[in-house]
Amino acid sequence: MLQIYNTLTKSKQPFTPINPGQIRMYVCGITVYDLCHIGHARVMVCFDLITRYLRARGWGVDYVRNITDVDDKIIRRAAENGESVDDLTARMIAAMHEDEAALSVLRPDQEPRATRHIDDIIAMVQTLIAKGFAYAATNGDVYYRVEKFASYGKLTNKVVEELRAGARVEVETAKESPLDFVLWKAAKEGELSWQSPWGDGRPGWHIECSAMSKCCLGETFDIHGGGPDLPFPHHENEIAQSEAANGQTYVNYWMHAGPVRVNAEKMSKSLGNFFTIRDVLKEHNPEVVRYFLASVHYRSHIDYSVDSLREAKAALDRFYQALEGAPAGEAQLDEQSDYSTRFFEAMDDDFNTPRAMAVLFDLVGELNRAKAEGLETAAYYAAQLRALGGLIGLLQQEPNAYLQHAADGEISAEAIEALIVERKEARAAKDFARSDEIRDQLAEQGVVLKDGPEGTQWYRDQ
RNA sequence: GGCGAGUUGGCAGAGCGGUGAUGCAACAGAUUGCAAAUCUGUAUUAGGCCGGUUCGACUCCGGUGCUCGCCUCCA
Repeated sequence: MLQIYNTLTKSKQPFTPINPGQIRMYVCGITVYDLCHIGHARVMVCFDLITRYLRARGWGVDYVRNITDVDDKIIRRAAENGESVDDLTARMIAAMHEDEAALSVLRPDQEPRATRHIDDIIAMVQTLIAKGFAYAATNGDVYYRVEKFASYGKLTNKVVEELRAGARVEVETAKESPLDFVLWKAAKEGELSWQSPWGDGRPGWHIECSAMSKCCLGETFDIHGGGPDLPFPHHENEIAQSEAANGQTYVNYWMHAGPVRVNAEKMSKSLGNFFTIRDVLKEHNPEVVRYFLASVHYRSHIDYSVDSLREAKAALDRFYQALEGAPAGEAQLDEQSDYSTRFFEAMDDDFNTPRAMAVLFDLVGELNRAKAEGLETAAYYAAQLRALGGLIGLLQQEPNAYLQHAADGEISAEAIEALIVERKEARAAKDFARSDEIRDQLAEQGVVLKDGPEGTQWYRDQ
């Protein structure tokens, strides 16, 4: 029985989709004004793992993740760059897709873009106005009337009175209440805008998700996910918009990934302590990064550092060292095995990947023992390891492709092979001094040699 | 200040009211020309602190310290 931790109820709950066997999931995606960083990668990988696992267990998943392709930051950045909003967002979307692909993140089934759903957005704002939950202000903006929505704050335990007391002094006086948030934003001169009943403008941030999720998945759906900074105000506001407009429950299960930290602080744009995915991938195998993100439960914070990535690499090396040289077989999953059972139990418990990983390591031990003793079961264990890893998008590379993966500026495979040939000749001549010299020389460049009965294997270890 | 999460062995990180995951590191042995990988074993290596419940608590309850997140654009 799958259990999911629901931010709304702050507890794990048995998961039951609205339509048996078919799950509808919406995840808040990226505002495409800059390159994605490791925090973004975490959300991508988290919901990719979840989607893959759910599908592997026989559920259908309709996975929607939006792209915010118009907002203040985008407009400002485009102006700074002297390029159009379209050019900027097209570049950033392409970059995001490259980053995702590198991390083995499968594309969502639908990636709706705000600018392609302006009509849906306007329609929802009109509904909210008609129902009294929104009003057009004198400045051309349209605002949501927060205090009209009785259960405002239910996701994050906010109390409207306290929010009002703590509200910052507003420069904007067109609002009835400082808590009100913008649904439709009047365009300034020369800004990208669309026509609307309230004049030229563009959507506010929160409304796009309400409108697009409704368009793609319907008025009520199963899972809504996002990053750690989204519950308030974004998701709170989405609930207010959608439930007021549609008159029914918006989402059954809310899921939020934990933050990526750097030196005990959240990695974020505003702190400037972020590492872009592509910068990290220059120095690390993408699967190491994926493994790193999966090695901690998705709701916990995870610390990004050189050391933690090194440790992730050491762990993943162990998997591929075990797989390397193992008899190749069909990676057909034995769903009845103890390993599968334990793996499923772990994943069914709110997607507990660290626990699932422990099962994979147990399999590594069995595989290594079987290999050492030349047992036929080695092929079976290797297949189970690959198959279970595959359920969460890991361990699908050829072992040597992984083990010999070169980071930028590292010695080439050809150069290594040449030195290995030279060393082989030296060893044949019992010139161990030269042999060790070559070993040391390669070691300095992060290349480790393994002499075995089949000859010399090598891998990179940095 | 309000709301929420966390606090486990050298580090990372799970589960569990009683049999001390898993990975990295360390140590010992096997193996190796030397290594690496691997295997076997080791630990007097844990459970912020103070109380309580219990035959027994890391695991439950109360208090308290500390850390972190959200409360403003941010995944």
